Amino acid sequence: MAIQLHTVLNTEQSRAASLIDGPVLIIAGAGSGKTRMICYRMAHMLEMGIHASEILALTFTNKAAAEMAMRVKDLTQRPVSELTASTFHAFGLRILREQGELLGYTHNFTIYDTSDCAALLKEVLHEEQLDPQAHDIPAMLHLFSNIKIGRMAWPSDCSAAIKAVYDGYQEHMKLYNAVDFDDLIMLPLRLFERYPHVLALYQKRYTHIMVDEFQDTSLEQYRLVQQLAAVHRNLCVVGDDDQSIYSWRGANYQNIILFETDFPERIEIKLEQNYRSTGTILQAANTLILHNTQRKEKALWTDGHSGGRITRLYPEQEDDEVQTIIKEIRSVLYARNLSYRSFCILVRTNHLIPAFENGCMLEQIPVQVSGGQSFFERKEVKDVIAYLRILANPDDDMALLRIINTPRRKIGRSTLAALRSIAYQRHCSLYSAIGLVTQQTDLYEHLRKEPLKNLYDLIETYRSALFAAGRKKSRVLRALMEEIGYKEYLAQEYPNNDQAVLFRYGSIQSFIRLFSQWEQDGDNLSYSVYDYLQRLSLHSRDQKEDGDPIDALSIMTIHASKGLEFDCVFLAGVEDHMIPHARTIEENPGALEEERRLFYVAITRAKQDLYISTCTQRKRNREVVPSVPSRFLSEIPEDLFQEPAQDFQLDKDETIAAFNALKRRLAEKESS
DNA sequence: GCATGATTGATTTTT
DNA sequence: TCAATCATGC
Repeated sequence: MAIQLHTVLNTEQSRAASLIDGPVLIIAGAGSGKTRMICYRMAHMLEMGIHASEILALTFTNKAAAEMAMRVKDLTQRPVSELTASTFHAFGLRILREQGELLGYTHNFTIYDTSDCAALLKEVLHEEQLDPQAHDIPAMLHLFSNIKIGRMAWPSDCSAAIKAVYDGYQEHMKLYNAVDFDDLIMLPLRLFERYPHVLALYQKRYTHIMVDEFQDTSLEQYRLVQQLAAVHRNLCVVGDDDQSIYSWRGANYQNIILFETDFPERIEIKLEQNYRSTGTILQAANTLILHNTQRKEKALWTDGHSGGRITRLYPEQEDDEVQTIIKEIRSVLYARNLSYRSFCILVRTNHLIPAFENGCMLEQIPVQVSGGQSFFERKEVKDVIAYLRILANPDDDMALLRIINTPRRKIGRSTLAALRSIAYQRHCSLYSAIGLVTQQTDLYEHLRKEPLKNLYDLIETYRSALFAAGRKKSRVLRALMEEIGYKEYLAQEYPNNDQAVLFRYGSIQSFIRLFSQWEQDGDNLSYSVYDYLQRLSLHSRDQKEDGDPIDALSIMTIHASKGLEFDCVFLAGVEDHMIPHARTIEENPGALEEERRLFYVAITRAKQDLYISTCTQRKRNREVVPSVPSRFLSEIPEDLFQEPAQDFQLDKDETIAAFNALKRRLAEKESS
């Protein structure tokens, strides 16, 4: 059955969805039904006879990509396994898997995440006789990233030593057969540049390309799609310059201008009608964003209600803020008969999250936290992953360093130093150095070879076992964890804390279970360890694996909330050093506009009610200092705000109403 | 030479 | 609050 676009979409949306040939630029404001439109557009393409394998849809997060594929499937009632809906990084990975050998990468390459890169950088600093503590590692990584991607030239005051560190870093990556996130974009670009036939292959394969969240693409990401679309010119980009919040990661909303130059025949469509929020919330968002100077003109409007005012809360301190917000959520929940999933607490920085998480746990409120420390970032989980990594790619030094003495196997500082210097001289990985040391009986006699040999044999044994295991690799991993006595190691690390030991070993078991589920999944045509590990490094910060929707209150950073919506949104910590973030604007005063966009994104997540909480004082570096409200609040008209109700006591009628609502909910639960 | 316990220092956002 | 580093003991 054909989809009648104009019956399900508004005029602009329908126009955007039906223009499938030629370049199209869609400026889509927050809550303008952008995702819906994109999905209809893809469904329309399929109906027009374009094959799913010819469509490439790129987005920013794995979650968004997965959702897109699912919605298209629902709309068309067809399988979408051949549709490519992925993040830029996952797409880059795919190209590299298919063609990376041309650049000298073997199929078992490892993807280094930020913490791996930081660890490597420290290693290289040591190697170059520099003190890692004297250097700002994240800042250096950021600089290296800019250099690598060609966004920046070396600053004139940059020492030769730093440049040597950069070279060392690059050399090590190649030696380990490892790539970082930048490489996932840059290496495909290099492939296209050096091997025009490879570019032609992909140009032919993907005849229709769409990019969502275009304002968050980097220059390099744009170049990637621009090249792919250069011949057929069927490129549709969708974005909102007001929601560009990733410039620190290279996002450049001026790509919109580049697109306009590269595709002068483009058609431009603006989606400004908002289907999400009340008039009050939109008015707040519109007036706030007007303070930014560089933007495409647009204003959100709604034909719905103006809704209630924005409530401001003034708790005294963090713990007070947690209590105040939880109390408010409870009372709104019962008064309005909502469920927890209608609520969201948004914060600027990750470290505010645990306080809310714990507070909710104590109050028995189910929570869903994204951001913060994820399952895959727990120490013990990283340890198992490191074991798996070293089996997959023994040259992965960062993985080896993680497990070389975990559990303790009497390989200490001086042995390690010796190994490092051998690896350095021989231009080989640490693992090769270990192999060398253990095999040369007459050399390196001052080293304690026994533990090294044991480790080397262990890895070799399990390596061959792993590759002989087919779809039963998780058993090999489980056996390995048992053989090395990881549980005993935990017991030793956390003496007289059995709970911690159980909890942490539980994580290990959960991880092995996840791995096992993945490899047994019949839909997985490729079930190699490399696939799993590479997937893991791109997905690790995502939501939990199983998608059963639980009714829980969401807690997350503003960045993580992009694209989501909630009935009631609580913005916590809206203070002048948090948002705008003091350190951010100190480093780069121009970032003020981005902080404002961030606040704009936060406000526009709310459908019905918006609460803004500002503590009067906050703990900073163990000292309690007074906090003042964010300057952005003064950019929103006063009359859109209301002060909180005098106290949170419900009056008699409200109490009865709440009680009845509760009864109703219980009855509903019973019957379902 | 390695393991262990004490001290210190540090916190923006994420693929 | 937690992790990485340092100094000391075995």
